[in-house]
Amino acid sequence: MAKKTILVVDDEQDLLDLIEYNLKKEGFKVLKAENGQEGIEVAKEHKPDLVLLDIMMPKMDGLEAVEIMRKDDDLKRIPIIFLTARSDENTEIESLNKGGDDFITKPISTTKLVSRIKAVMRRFGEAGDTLNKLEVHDLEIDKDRYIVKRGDDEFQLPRKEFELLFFLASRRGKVMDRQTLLNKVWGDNIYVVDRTVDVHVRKIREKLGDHYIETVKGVGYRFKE
Amino acid sequence: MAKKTILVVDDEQDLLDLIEYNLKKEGFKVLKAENGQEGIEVAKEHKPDLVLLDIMMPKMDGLEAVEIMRKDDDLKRIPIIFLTARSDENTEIESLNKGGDDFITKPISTTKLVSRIKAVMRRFGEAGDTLNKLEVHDLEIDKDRYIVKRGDDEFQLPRKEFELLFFLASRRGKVMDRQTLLNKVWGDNIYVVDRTVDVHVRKIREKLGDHYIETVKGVGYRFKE
DNA sequence: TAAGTAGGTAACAATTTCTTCATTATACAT
DNA sequence: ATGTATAATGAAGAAATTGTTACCTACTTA
Repeated sequence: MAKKTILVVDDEQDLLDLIEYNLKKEGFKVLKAENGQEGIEVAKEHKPDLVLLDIMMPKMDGLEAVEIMRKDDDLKRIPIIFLTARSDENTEIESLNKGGDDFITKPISTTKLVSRIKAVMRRFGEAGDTLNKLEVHDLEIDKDRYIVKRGDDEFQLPRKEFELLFFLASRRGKVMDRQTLLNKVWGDNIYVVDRTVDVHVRKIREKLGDHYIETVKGVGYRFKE
Repeated sequence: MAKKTILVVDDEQDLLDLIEYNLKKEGFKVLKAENGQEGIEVAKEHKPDLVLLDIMMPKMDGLEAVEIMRKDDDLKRIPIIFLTARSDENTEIESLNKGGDDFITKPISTTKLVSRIKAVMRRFGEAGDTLNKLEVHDLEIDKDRYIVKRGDDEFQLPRKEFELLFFLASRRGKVMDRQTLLNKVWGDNIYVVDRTVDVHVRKIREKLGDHYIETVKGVGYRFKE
């Protein structure tokens, strides 16, 4: 599965760095922001998979930020874990009612933080609004079944071909360069020659016809709009 | 759907009553127990659909109770949500690792409690564990009797083989990877090599023919649509 | 206790998939 | 139109994955 992105919002720079260090070590991608307002901007731009949100911050505090996020269609389904120094019951209840998904009091142990994050992600992940079925042109690309259908024909593509097709198709119209494709489909620390992508594209075309994936010379490939 | 039963295990009588009140209001049937040992007895007798389990309790604490439940064939697939007091960090981590399906820290808002319960149930419910008799293709897979029929032929598969077949068949078409199969069929914190799945698949194919379970290389297995 | 059953592991053979590389074709700029 | 960079193609070998068999252990039953 692709690397999960976590946005950490806290005004204490030191804590921010510490958390970043630990989360990266666990294989997460980390974004940072120093107050609620900035946090929301970053969230809007990058759509993280989870937000760690400090409650007490200058400019815009965590509770306000949540309220805004929960009203935003793009952000309202992102899970939020609160961080706070106060271990004060009222705040806790309040924050959970406002729509937080969990609550952690500082000081924070790394292990605890990570297990909480994983637990919350699992909770959301399985409720799942991950899109596993694409319908584009006359194709139906079903990731649950690892099958591509066109009318009554079914194509069983090998894994890499399927995943490449799925990735391109889920970003219809957008040109993806080879390196990006390798990173997203093959994985981040894999080393293969980027021409490998060409070969897989060719195989997909061989099976499905060459009118789905377009070549953009000098740039990469694109799934036809 | 029939009324779902929830077993609540906690040594604080007040909290027990409060939770009972709220869950009943939501239409659940509620069972109560005051310690782990009692909890397990009740669970064995009534097979609840979900267990809410306090971690700190006299006699037998929640962690012990889970370990026992996860080893009991009748109980190991019942979802468990832990209740923990905020103060106790270490047990929290431990509980996640022991294979709870969620955890909730006290105090918690009622709404949150109910929505978590529903979420976990949905997660497990989708599995179609309610249905005990599947008819797929020319097979009739009967979980009450652990027997597979095809026409007049009856096949008596060993337990694991049967459960694997049943699980795959109840998710017809969907590719399941080995790890998921192990988690769902063998149990959450069982340690076996994932290739074990292959061997069981082979045995099933040997008995029923190899046109039911399909291999998706690099991904997992799938029951033929 | 022996024999039988079930479940798990390990080894290696069989197969499929992936990657690379050399060659040929194509698009694009000048 | 021509040269150059880039992509398509074909084919071989490497790598990865699965199938298959044999064997081990634990447990049950005669």
